[in-house]
Amino acid sequence: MPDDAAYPRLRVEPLEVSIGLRKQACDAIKRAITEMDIYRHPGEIRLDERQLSHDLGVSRTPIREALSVLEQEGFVRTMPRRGVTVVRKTKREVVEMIAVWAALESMAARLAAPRVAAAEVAALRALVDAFDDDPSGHISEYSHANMQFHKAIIRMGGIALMASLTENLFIHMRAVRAVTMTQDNRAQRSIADHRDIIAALAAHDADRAERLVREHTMGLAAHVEKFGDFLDAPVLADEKRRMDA
Amino acid sequence: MPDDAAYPRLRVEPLEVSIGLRKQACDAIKRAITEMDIYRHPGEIRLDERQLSHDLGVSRTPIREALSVLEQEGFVRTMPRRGVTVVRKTKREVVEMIAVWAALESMAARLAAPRVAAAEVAALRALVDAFDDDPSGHISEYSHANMQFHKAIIRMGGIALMASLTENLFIHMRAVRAVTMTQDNRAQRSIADHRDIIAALAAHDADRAERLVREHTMGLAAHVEKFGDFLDAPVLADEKRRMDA
DNA sequence: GCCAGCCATCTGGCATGCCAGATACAATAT
DNA sequence: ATATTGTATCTGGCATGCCAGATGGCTGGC
Repeated sequence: MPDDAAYPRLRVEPLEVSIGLRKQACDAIKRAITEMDIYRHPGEIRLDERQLSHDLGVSRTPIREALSVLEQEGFVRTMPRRGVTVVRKTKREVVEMIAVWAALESMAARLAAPRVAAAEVAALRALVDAFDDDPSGHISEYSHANMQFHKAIIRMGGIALMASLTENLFIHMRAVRAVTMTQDNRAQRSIADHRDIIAALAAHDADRAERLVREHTMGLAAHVEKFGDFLDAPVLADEKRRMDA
Repeated sequence: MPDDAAYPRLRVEPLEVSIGLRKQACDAIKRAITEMDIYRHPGEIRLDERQLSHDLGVSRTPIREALSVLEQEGFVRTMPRRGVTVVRKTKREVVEMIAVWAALESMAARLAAPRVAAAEVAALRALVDAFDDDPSGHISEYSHANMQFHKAIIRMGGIALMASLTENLFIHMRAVRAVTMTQDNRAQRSIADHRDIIAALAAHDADRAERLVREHTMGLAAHVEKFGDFLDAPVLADEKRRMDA
């Protein structure tokens, strides 16, 4: 088995054997859920195994497994013999997600501070400098850059598990962010906070970086706590009837 | 529909319709994995859908769904057409889990400190006073009480999401804890740390409680980083052969 | 007109069967 | 004897079918 053979060998990837229908279905459904602004939709959003299996062109089995995964990730909820519905996070749940996020990212910042490289600082700065103190009108782009900023800090912490844990948290909050961002000049204040965080990281000040990240994110939690009632509000005809029963 | 009827009504639960074979299978397999000390076992531990379905007396479908859940929770790993195996966490992964745990519990301590009740402090004290500075010989019981202590702090933080996230982390570390606990007098030092943490909580000192919890848990992380090589060690015949290929 | 009870139908849970990828072993050629 | 290749078999992926619980509308009795 000469790996340094005289004649060249084709360099091919191990090839991903179609990646499995389960994961494909899972991704497809997750994207569909993410793209639909679930907090605008009034009634409960139901998913039908048979419908999905027909639309995606596969049998019910991979669909069921995909839904099972999505249920664990908190995107859907299945009531036995009653159907599968897209979950709408309550205000309470959103606040909790933000608190968890704050805990993880602040720890990541603490771990990153002592050994952050100049290039990483520059990358962070680029993310905030792109919006020169005026993110109004570019809310969508800024929201994306904002997420990239926080993801970058978590990555810099060096704990891969944090990245995978926060992945779904960010997806869940996508819809929430879009709303809160426009309220109370949060976007502009956010930029100022980010600059402070970058400064603390550049100075390798772990305590300060940790505190700033925590206060910044917990500030969002407090904001949602105050103004996030729209999350619980959409108790409309269909759901109200069920609550009365 | 008089809900204040004169004659008393039986107060019965909505009844869990057999809880579903999927969850039952999931719990059964998870418990089996947890109870087996996977780090003592040398070779890779394989699970066979058909074998499990026969042993548990159900068909393969609920087994597959259960395994799918367990895979997401990080207990097993399934290689397409190659089989399902129990995962053995690497040292790196264990250290990361501890770091995440530290992040969450320290945040929980911070949130709990300002509003912790005397009764809760007493409950914590009871957990550490049960082992009067001498946990030697009661390692198993102390390990359990230790876990209860940390779970209690997380619960006191009031973020339910933290409790559910750390649930699986603690299960994963069960086997690791049993080993590290006996090394380096960690158990006794642990008790001292716990007393300090309780004092900080009782004094409603959020900053101090946060720091003590974080340093205590990150200390475990550092310890595993130093002495946890046994986690990666068991690369035996079967796996070695595969690595060479 | 109203309400209870019945039934058509919808929906997910589970069982089963087939298929293709992967592996191990043996047979064969060199 | 060794390397290669053919094959039996193991294992998970997927499709399909049946079943029971849940729902909602319809009908008959009051």
